[in-house]
Amino acid sequence: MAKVVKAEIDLSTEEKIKEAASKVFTKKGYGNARTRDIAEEAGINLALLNYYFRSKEKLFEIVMGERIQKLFGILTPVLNDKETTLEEKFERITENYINMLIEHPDLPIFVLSELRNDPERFADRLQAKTHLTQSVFVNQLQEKGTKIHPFHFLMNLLGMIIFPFVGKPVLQTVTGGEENYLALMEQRKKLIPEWLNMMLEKA
Amino acid sequence: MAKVVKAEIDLSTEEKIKEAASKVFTKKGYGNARTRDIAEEAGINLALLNYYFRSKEKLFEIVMGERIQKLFGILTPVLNDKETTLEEKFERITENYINMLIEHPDLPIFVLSELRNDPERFADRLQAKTHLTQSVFVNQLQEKGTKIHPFHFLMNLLGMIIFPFVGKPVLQTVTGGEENYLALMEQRKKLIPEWLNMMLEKA
DNA sequence: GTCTATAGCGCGATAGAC
DNA sequence: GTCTATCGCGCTATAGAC
Repeated sequence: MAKVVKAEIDLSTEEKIKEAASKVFTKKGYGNARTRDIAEEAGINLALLNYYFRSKEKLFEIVMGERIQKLFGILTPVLNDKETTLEEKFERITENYINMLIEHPDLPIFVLSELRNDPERFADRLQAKTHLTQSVFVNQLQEKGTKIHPFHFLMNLLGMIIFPFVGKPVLQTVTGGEENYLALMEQRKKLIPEWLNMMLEKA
Repeated sequence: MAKVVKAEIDLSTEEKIKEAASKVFTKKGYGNARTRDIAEEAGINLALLNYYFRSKEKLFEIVMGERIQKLFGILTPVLNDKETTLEEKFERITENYINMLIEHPDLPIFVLSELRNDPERFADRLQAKTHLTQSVFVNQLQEKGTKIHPFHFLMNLLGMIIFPFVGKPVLQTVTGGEENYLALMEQRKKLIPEWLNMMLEKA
């Protein structure tokens, strides 16, 4: 009777480790991150880390999966919304992404650099090809009759949104501090959709 | 007499190590790279690496400096050329960068991720702030009387050029292989300057 | 200058007490 | 489930022969 109640509100330890791992991996990358750092950050012992997750590698894969989901998960539902126009899609993606990236500024560089280290491993998890090539977004572009490949718009959209965060260490110095940098990012929420619409018209 | 001839055409060893290091560091990042890998790649012994460069750290800093130079060195001379118009600057930067990145596709992700790990260290080496804020390019933009901050154009320019290479692992899968991917990059050499000119006109 | 051999240490992982 | 203590590997760095 008594033993039935178990792992009910067990929001601790396992979740604490995952959060700590996420933090340390993001900051240092897989190679430079030490399991000892993660354990300390989580406020638990090193041995416990191997008790919950079998190894550093295993822990990393789990955390990594969630990060990838966060970075690309914003995209697909918006791209496949049949109710919105292209213009609205531009606005929503820009808004959502910039807000998310202001909160997690070094998410892209982490995901993209780890992705490069082992592209195969995450290929199926992304399923990017199907999500994009068969998306409502791509169809809507093709209906416009543009000669320019739909992916160019996607690259421009993501490039203009994400690159300023990837290059944050440099840009922040150039712009003169975090405050000015963030002000520019806020401006881009309105500017990027405008630029994309211009590209669309001329195409 | 015989011993005088020495280290004349000694383009070997030291240079071989640097090239090997560059390759291995780029592929694996600092933390995951092993000095043994570098030694093997250079076709020399492990001890020799510490003979020429004092340590892994020291070797990394030297290689890193050259990489940063490669990535940002393209920009400054073009941005400060008084003889060319804005339109010509767009064209030259796009052309030069895309050509260079086709040869060294994972240079940006390497530089940017290592830069993030230790931004202070490379701050003075870049001198990005002076190079950019006082550039001919920025002046030319301000003369146009645009209300949009000059850095937005710079971010768009670099974002549209560099991002597709940062995201290469994903994009290559999506586009269906290296060949298609490269074809898109070739197209962008002409498209990106056109888009930037549009932004300029409307601003 | 270039090698072999090894010192010295930090890491991930585990055994075993509680 | 959580801890302490420790193993054993693989790394950087160096000593010393040639």
